[in-house]
Amino acid sequence: MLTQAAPLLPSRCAHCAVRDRALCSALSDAELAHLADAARIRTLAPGEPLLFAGEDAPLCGNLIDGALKLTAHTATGAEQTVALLFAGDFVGDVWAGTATHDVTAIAETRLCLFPRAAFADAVDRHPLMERLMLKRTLASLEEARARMTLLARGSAEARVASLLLRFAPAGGRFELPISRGDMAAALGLTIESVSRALTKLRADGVLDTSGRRGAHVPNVAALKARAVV
Amino acid sequence: MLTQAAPLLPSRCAHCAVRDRALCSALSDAELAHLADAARIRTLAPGEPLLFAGEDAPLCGNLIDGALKLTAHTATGAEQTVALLFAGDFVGDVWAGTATHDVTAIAETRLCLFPRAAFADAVDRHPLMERLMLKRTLASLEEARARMTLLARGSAEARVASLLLRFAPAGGRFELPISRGDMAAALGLTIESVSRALTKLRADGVLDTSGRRGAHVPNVAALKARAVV
DNA sequence: CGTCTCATTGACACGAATCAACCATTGTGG
DNA sequence: CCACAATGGTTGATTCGTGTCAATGAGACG
Repeated sequence: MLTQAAPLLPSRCAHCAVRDRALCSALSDAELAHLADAARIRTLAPGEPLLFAGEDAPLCGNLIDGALKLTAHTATGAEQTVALLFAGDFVGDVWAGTATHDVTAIAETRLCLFPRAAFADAVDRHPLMERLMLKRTLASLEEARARMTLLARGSAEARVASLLLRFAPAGGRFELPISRGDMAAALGLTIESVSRALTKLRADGVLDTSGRRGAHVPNVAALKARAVV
Repeated sequence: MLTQAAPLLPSRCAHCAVRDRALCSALSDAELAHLADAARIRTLAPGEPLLFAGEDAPLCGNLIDGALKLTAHTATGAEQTVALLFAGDFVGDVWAGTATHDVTAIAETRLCLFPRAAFADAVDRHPLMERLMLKRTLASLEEARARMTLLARGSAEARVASLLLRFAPAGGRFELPISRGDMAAALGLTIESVSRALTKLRADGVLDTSGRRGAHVPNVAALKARAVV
């Protein structure tokens, strides 16, 4: 058997925080080394856009840390967030030519980006990666459908409680990663309604807030009870 | 080269109305013949359930004709339809052990069902089929996200108009496949709100209705204008 | 310290849910 | 064949929640 020198895995991959969570986790070190040639790390500041809906989207990739929002715009100009992405999530359209949504950072965010063609090639060559992508997409679909129910039926309070649980599933003290306006856009509410819902949760002892971003959930169960539709 | 007698494609596959639209379209006749051994045709009456959320779901398959709804139930007992499936659509969870939603026929419906394991096996063996499944799932995800915006922001009239467009994308005369109650469940509204929205569309000349199920859209453009959020 | 942005609070309007009555269609048994 | 319930749909009156408009308050930053 002819041994071939395996390309060396770059250290940025070996030490990558999401090596075992992103789509790359379906690849062996040797396989990843090949794809890694095409990768480029990019950092986004909060509010900085990555892609615009309708424009050509030559890139896709994995979220290393931070958070992104995918947004659509209604005919009346209102912004609706259709998904939030966090560390390990995949962003971009591998086969579609143009981006289907605006993609914007909502926190200091690091991404590992690939040219679409390079990533499509990797998916073609690695069935395990394609399978993982399929399962992730199915999970995203489930999540979208759950959110659909929340948005179609849930009260303002339930929507806000549900979002808080996404930020701090275990409760305790944490930072709100996004502004009231972003929360409103994600929940299909107005800033005022979000603010009132937070005030009510605070009044009911389910939530503590300090300043704009500080938050504390003393009792997760109570918050979960508020999140039910 | 050793030729091997290809299994014969059953005529129910050769003449299948969705042979070129369902996931099977990724398979050659010979490949399909193998999978077809495991297939079983089943007919559902309107209102008849196929799967229940949380229960073991040993089946999956393709919709030949008719229509299914996928529904979730809120804690308060309200039903929310999260997806409508039509001819050619795939139903069921290939890898998940239990159904994630209730699946119910909303019209006389024919299905081509497979044991989950048999279908999973076919996906394993046929990369083209897996790729098609991935692309379909991505499309479903887009659809779910679009619906999310509609449900989060759209008025009752916009929601109803949007649903009518799904039933008759080109306008003209057609039959409403589902009851007011089903429409309400799909749109996150009450029956009364659906009825009032239909009445308003009728009053505005965008829609004609006759009896419970008869409908006529004389001007699609006008209806589309009402469907915008 | 002043200004700018973001968040909160209040007053009011509007739209959908709710509660309730009525109407239309379908189906059943006398 | 008709009387009569049963089901599904429409319409009306009212309530409740969220949007809207407007004013005020609180941090962040120069």
